[in-house]
Amino acid sequence: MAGIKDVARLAGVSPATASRALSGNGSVSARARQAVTSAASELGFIGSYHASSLATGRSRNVGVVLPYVNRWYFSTLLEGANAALMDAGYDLTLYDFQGDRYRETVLGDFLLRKRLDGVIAVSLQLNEHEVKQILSAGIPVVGVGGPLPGMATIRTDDPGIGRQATEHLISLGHTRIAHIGGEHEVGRYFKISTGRRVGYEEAMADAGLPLRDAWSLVSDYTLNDAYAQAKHLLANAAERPTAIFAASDEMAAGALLAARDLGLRIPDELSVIGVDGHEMGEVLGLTTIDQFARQQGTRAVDRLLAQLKPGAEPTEPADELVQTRFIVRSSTAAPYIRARSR
Amino acid sequence: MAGIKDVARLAGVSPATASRALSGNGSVSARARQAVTSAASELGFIGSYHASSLATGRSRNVGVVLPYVNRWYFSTLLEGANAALMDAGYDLTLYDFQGDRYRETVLGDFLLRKRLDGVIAVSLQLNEHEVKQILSAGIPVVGVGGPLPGMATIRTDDPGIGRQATEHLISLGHTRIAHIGGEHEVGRYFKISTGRRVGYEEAMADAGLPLRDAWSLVSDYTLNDAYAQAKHLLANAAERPTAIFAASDEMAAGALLAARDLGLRIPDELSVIGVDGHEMGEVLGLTTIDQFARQQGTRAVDRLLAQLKPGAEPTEPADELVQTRFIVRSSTAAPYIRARSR
DNA sequence: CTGAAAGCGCTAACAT
DNA sequence: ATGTTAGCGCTTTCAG
Repeated sequence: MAGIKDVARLAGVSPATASRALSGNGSVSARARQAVTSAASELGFIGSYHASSLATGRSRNVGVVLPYVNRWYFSTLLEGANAALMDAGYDLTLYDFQGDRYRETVLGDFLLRKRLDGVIAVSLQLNEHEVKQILSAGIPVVGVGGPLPGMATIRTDDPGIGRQATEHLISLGHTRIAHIGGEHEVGRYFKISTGRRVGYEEAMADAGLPLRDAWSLVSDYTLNDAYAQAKHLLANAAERPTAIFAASDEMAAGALLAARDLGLRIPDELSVIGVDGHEMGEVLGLTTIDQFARQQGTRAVDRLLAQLKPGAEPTEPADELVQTRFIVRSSTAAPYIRARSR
Repeated sequence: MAGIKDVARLAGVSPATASRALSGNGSVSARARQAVTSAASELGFIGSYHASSLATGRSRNVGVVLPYVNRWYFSTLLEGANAALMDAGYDLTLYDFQGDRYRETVLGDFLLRKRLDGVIAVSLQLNEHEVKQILSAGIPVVGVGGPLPGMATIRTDDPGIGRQATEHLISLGHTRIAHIGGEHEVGRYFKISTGRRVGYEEAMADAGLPLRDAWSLVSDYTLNDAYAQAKHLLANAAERPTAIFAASDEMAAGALLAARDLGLRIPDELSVIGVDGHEMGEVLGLTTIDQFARQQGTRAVDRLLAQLKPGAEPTEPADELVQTRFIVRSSTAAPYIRARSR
């Protein structure tokens, strides 16, 4: 393994100059730079990551913390973050809580080992102690989707999304509208968009429409669970809503499949709207609100790296809203019964 | 930031003893160990990752290289690998090629920085030069699903899977069987289970059944693309196959949705079988061959960590086949036409 | 069992 | 612009 000393010797300069030439920090004559780079490539020199991290205190490595890698929103956001980090020459260390299985481990042991320049925390709910612990460890953090007091965050306007989706259905003439969303309280762990449910409830109330307990479903955000819940919801013709607003596209897909299995025609007998912009929605004809998950990832990285730039500390930990886009497809339309009775 | 010297001082021992007590390497008196541990916790001491990595040459960090994080197989495998690594106290550095966008960057710059104890490479096709480069860097590698000559690998028996799926359809009485699978040649980058296509072709040939070019579809493994291809395939009633074997569940789902949109009844007018064990298959009633993606991830980690144990070098780089399980659901049955004509 | 001392490989003052 | 010198914080021979 060739070290920087070998490179320096071969180039006929000191290790310090070799380091400067290779890193671009400090000024080096063109001649020396040339000699160093060619010596380096001749020896196949690759700098030791740990040695340089130890010396500089920075590791060009950021951690991404999330609850489930294999769910669409998280893996798509992760892909975006990965791309932005690659482009900037950073490594990405992944911490997948797998629900809350590894939550304590990650927060306690891993995150604090001074090996990360920063952290992107997705849908993570921290208690006061944890916030204090991380802030006092001096690790820059950007939170996505989760409310992290005192930290920079980016998130969607969930009540706004819930309201927009619901109002879309109302404007089509629906009055019997159900919602499938996240849990009201997910312990102290993750806060998954109960904001969307709030928006739904507000829009219904504003329109003077009834909220029924039976139409307010709590799911774990998986397609399968939403399928089961929707099937139960839709089974009874008398109690059946004419529209469903699902808090994610995967759940909306579950509802769509349940409706199909019950022989209900979409959108005549049931309208369905989701949230995400999942590619699958194209094929399903799913009306949705795209939340640009990939861009959330790249944006989070951009903000984190901005914090890491030398002399960029004093920025206020701002809370940034990300853009969304309404995409109308064929899964939503005016309710059939109403059209008929006209 | 308390360092190990501070701990040592507080405990009234030397840094060397403190290090031994904390790491468990070398022998330390019970008294000293006690003094050190309590001093450490009193100071909230957390060892510096880079310093210890530099000194020991090991980083408790493994890299996972894969082509697409946000595809089911990869993210599920990743979840398994993450769990196994967490349990063993290792960090996971993620390298997502995003197709081949970051392939060169990762292989050239990132992997060789001596910061990883080992690498798990999923569906990665390396050329000779690259294999040599990595082996000579001395990084232990476990390959999953990709043929990596000279390296330890674990993979499914893809021709066997293709054969089993096809024979299932044949045994039900199908003779007009189409296949949707990966590309024949994906450049020098990834080799995605063309083995399944081989198994399909062999099974058809063995049964004396015709192979038609129009029934051998090449897809990019996404639901949307498979949907489009299946729709085209199924549009012409005269040329229509009675069964489709898709090389993944997501593609099978695409075929299912295409069939539905064409008004074809499943399984009467079309049987569909996939590969994966995707959760979505439960709701779709999809017959499939489960390849236990999550376990592939944990198994890969187990084998890699075994290589990393001190004094475990001399193991042959074995090629290990992983188990699969056939799951029959409602998407496959005897062809309708045949049943009628009996 | 314990301490002293010499690094791991690179970088950042500080001189020149 | 370049070289010299001191570390970064921990681990590990080597003595004792």
